[in-house]
Amino acid sequence: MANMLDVAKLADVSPATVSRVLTNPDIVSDHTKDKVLKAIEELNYKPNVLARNLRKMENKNILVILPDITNTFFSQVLRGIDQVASENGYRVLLADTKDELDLEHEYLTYLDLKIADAAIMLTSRNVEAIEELARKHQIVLACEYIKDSQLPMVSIDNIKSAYKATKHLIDLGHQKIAHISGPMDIILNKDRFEGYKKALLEANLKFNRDWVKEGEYTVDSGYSEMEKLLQLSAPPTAVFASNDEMAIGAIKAIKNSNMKVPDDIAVVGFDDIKWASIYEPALTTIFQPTFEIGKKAMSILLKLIKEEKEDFQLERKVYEGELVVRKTCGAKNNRD
Amino acid sequence: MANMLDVAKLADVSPATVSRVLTNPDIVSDHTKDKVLKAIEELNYKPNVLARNLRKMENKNILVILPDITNTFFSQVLRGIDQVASENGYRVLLADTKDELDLEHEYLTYLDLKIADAAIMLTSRNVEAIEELARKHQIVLACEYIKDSQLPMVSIDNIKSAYKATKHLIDLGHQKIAHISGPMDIILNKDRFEGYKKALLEANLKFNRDWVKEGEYTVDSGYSEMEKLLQLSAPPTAVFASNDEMAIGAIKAIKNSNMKVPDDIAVVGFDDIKWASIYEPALTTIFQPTFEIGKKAMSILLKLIKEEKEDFQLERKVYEGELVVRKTCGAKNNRD
DNA sequence: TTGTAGGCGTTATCAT
DNA sequence: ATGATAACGCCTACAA
Repeated sequence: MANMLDVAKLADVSPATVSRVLTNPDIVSDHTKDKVLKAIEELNYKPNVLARNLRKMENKNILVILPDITNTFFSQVLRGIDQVASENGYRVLLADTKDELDLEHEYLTYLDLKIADAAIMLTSRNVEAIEELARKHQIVLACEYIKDSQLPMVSIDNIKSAYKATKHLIDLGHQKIAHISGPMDIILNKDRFEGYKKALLEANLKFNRDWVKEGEYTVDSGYSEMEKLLQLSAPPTAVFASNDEMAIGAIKAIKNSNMKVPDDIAVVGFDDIKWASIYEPALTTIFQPTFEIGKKAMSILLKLIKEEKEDFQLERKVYEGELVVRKTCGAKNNRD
Repeated sequence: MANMLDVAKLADVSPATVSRVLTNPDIVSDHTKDKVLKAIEELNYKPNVLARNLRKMENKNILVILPDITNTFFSQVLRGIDQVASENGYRVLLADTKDELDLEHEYLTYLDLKIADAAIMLTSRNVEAIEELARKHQIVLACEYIKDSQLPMVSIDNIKSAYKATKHLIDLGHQKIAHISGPMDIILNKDRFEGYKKALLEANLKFNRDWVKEGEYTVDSGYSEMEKLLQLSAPPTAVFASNDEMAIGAIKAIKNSNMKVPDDIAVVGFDDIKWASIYEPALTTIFQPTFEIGKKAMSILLKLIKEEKEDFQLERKVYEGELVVRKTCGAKNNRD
């Protein structure tokens, strides 16, 4: 395969000029540019990105570390990242941790190895490792974040959103509201739990520890946690689940007990994944602007890369989660 | 950041030896190895992959071109690819075409530019471009394939699978079976249509052009095509859809017409995506071994990379699609 | 506007 | 078993 020197010879110019035609055409005279372009064409020359990478000490790859590529929630974020990345000549290097801590750790080493120029983390469990790395590399956290950290971050206000979800149930007249949380080692779920409690407190409803169950983000876990809730001597009349999968699992458990949603028990989810509106009954849930989050995360990352700036405290964006009312919540009359 | 020369100096050896310790430790004596390792440790040296890439003229990136990252069907394939890739020191460079032909084309240029070493195509519309590229690069087609092409390929037998799906409906007593196809410019959908016709023919059922509608793979398109089917003077009693999304859209349309699935109309989907079993009624569909397909595609690609072989005609694998019977098909009594 | 030349950090070849 | 040296192909001062 022809290289730059071959092109230079054929066009009777120096390699430097060929390089200029490729990366900075404006500073080359039209005449030489034509010659070079012709030679490029004739030799079917393609620049060798590997060489360019070494020379420029960058490879335009953005590492995106995410916990589960199977989750459509993340694929929307990915789309947002990808869009802004492409527009700016960057590419996405996919790193699916499958929720394995070790993998997250391994992917993180890509930065030092220069396998990627910078990273967006959609999961962030290795807190110390990330903070350490962020001193030398550009890293943006999205969706998930690190408590008490000043790292650049994009997410929604989980506390407030969970509050909204719970408040919605309270406004509908529910007094016995359960919560199926996600794994509590993830800060998001702590926040959502907190928002739930806050709404309860504000409405002077008693907080019942029995009504809080910890699930694993899956339909199955939503199902089994709901089953436990139903077996309580005083079962709840409404449930707020920390994600849509678990909410749907809960609905299935309710149906399976010959009860109806929303007539007997109301359910609210979280995330508004694609299938939340397709499932029947269509799920009332909290919409996260996933595409926007992805775009914003990548935009911030670009800014960091360009400016090499240290004071990224300001590079944070918190969106509002929006309550999307569909069919899984009904009014509760006060008979019981 | 320290480089190999720094390490060499500190350890008092040549750079070549440091390189050997890193890539071929066995041929270095224990004593020198220790020295080098200690120096690496002390300097916190990390090899520069950019330099290695140039020198070896490869970057261990596998380009995976897929039509829609939002589709969980593909994310399972991705997982399979990723697993085998990781095990062999390769990484996945994600290329989501969003079904845009231009983007597919652009991503394909990555091969010549050496942005990726080889590619797996989960979509293949640019037929000539791909065949052309495959002469110089290693490319494996997965799921989708190219008609009359000898390129390495992994997929299921779509004709046979569609035949199975349709046959299932016939065996249940259905005689008026409609088909909602996917976009007909995709060979998969032609195949599935063919399997459908074959089953009809074999059972001496008449093929009715009015009962075949072309959808766009989405829930919404399944819904609207089904609505058209329901408005027919002689509506079908069963529908075979070319993917699960459309099947679910069809079910929604049926429900919306105050009819029941499977009592009034039976539905079969295709793919067995995650949500096929979660949706209610749980969808009867064709299971594709997506994870296996991904693994196999990557395995074949590795073989091609290693052997640089030309005769990849043999590198093809066709899996069986499996009918998964759930709740959307019922027996049709012969009253009507 | 264009050319010259050095070097990015590694690995492979050839000696020793 | 180890060292010296020459690439890999490109970009970018600096010089002309």
